[in-house]
Amino acid sequence: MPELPEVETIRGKLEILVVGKEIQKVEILKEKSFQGDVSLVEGQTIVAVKRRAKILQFVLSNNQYILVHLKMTGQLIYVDDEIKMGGGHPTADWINDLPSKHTRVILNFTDESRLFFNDMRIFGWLKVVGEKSVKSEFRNYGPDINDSELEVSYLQQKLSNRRIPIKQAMMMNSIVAGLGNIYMCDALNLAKINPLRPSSSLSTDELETLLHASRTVIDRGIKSGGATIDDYRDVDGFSGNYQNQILVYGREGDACRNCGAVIVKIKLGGRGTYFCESCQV
DNA sequence: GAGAGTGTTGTAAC
DNA sequence: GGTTACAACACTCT
Repeated sequence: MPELPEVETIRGKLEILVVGKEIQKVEILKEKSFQGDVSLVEGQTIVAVKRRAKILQFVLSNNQYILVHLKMTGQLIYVDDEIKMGGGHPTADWINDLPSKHTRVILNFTDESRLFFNDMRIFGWLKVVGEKSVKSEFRNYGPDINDSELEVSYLQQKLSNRRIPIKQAMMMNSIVAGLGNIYMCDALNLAKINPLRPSSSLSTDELETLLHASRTVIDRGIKSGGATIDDYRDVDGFSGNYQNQILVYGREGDACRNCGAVIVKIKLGGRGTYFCESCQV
């Protein structure tokens, strides 16, 4: 469930909570969820928390990285004594139930705080890699959608020979990284562009509009702390509230916020796709 | 109870 | 090379 805004929200919180902390022990409850050498991690201090696309990067004092992809159902939940005691936390009871049956990996810090990686569907992962492997991890990635250096001319060049629907093209990491299903549906509605339009059929103006709309919805998502649909949770168990301002995603049968027509749902490239047939042309 | 659906993405095949 | 279908998995909804 987490898309770029959710991952960025998590990154921001984690940066404050875990930078400077030493990882004492890594508990791996599910082998599949953790790749790489634990011994490269234990005893190391986290010096930074970065993000590229939807992947989090913990930079360690020995120049190794822990990469984290939450995929569909991953959560990173931070717990320390203050939180356990209630500490103004809204979901203290829930926090006390950790590790839950979906906890796959636990990072234990020397100050006794802990970071839980929960992942119901086990699609997500933690991966220990060196600096070179980080580069190769991203070798097939285009620029992040909110990268200010991304220009319309780039999109035009990448899309001019593509016939696949614009929605699918914009969701390909190799073209632009970070756009998932929810925000892509919303971006197309905001830009008033039909998701089925062949990529190559969009004019430069339309691409400009779409790029701007994509950044707008991503920004709104980040500002509101992400969208809480089903079980997305922030680092501290809080939820985001983008779902309250969502434009079309999940609103089949409801009125388009732009023109009032009924929002329809179709299946495109295997993904649920919501749009307004009236104003998205 | 069976079957479809879920916000991701890599891959294998056409 | 572009495009499509599906698998990885566990759970909820119809």
